Amino acid sequence: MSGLRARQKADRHRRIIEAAAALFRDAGYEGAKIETIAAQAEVSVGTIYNYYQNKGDILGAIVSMEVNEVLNAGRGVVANPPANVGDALDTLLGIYIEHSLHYLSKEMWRQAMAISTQLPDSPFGQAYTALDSALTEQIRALITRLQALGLVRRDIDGPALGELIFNNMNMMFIEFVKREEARIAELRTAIRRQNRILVAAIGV
Amino acid sequence: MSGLRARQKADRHRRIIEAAAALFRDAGYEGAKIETIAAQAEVSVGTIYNYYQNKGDILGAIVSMEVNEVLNAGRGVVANPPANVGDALDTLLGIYIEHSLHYLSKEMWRQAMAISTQLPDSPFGQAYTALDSALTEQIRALITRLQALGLVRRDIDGPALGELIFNNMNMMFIEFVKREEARIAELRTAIRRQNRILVAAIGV
DNA sequence: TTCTAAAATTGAGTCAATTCTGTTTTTGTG
DNA sequence: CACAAAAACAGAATTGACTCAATTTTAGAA
Repeated sequence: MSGLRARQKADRHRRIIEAAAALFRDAGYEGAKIETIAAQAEVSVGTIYNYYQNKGDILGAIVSMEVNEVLNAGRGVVANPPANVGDALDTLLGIYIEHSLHYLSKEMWRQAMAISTQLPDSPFGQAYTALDSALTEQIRALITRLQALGLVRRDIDGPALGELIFNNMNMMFIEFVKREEARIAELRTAIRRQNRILVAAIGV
Repeated sequence: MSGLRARQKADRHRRIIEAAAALFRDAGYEGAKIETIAAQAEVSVGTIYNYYQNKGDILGAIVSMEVNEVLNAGRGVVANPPANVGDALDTLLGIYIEHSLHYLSKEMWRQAMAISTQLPDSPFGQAYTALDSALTEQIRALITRLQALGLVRRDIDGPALGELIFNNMNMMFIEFVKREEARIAELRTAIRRQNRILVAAIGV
């Protein structure tokens, strides 16, 4: 069943994503016209809508790649965390934050976040929620790991704590991408300061 | 200077907001056409754009009213908080959450949040950020109050804690409005569970 | 009251996302 | 190698937010 049709399909998907990614970077999300993406990818406008439900879903495909990379990078930290609760958290969240602007500009993040709240039931909306859940799970996994290592009290409510830490980081990140002049270093400092309160509370 | 012109202006503002609020409720934000809002308000499309920069700003005006009411209601709690850290927090956040769907449907919240991240520099984008800040400040004020009452340790980093609590609640609220079937009672329970960790850490 | 400049209103026109319908390409079968 | 059905494509048509040049209304001076 991997006939001509399937190959052409995969190829067109790739061409559309590549054209869109380039244009989003150059012209911004709003500035990138579907017509232009279509021309660049050498397909028609109608075809793009055959592959993606709407403009947001194209961006969504790009965002998903980015976040999956971050999740992968995070696995290493969970497997081998620094032997100190504060550093462990800082390292994991640091990976999320430092990677974040690798492929995606702040404007692209803003658009992606906006679409995911605007259309939570669209393919991308659901995917984005799933990605958030995966990040939350990874933070929870780190906490479980730290508990196993005897660095975090056993009687701490791990799931609730993981969600709390993720939610705070995520909200800080949203505010960060909303302000074009905001710097990553300051974002990390602010989150560290907030987490210090938690670290003090959960350490053995 | 409160001549005819000023009165007509105020009256048109009111008519536009009323027409929009009704339509947003009935047809949803996306479903409400500017043309229809204009007809209902008995002004032309152009006039609406003379009063508001874009469709989002009309929704913004409605959201601002709602949040300002919530801020007012919160003042009472800050002035006279329950004599127990957990209850004090729960009461204040409870007011925010319980009021939230008074005038605004979940869809309207989703749109408002989306617009505020999409266009952070538009009038509404800036207003929304200011409202978030005001809520954060109010939570911080509660913490300061509880510290003054000797219910919260003096050496706790109040500003960071207030932001942490607000960010977590806000993110939980965002997830809540994204799921049409989510219930307020469950949202509050989940937030209480998260805050329990903090309450344990900051109580005297 | 009459007139003029400033302020506000109007609605037809523009622009870009999305939809729709007819056409072309691919596939599998006889 | 035909051929019919299914899948995918193309691009013109639609839709709805937003703009703008022309017109109308108001304020205040003479």
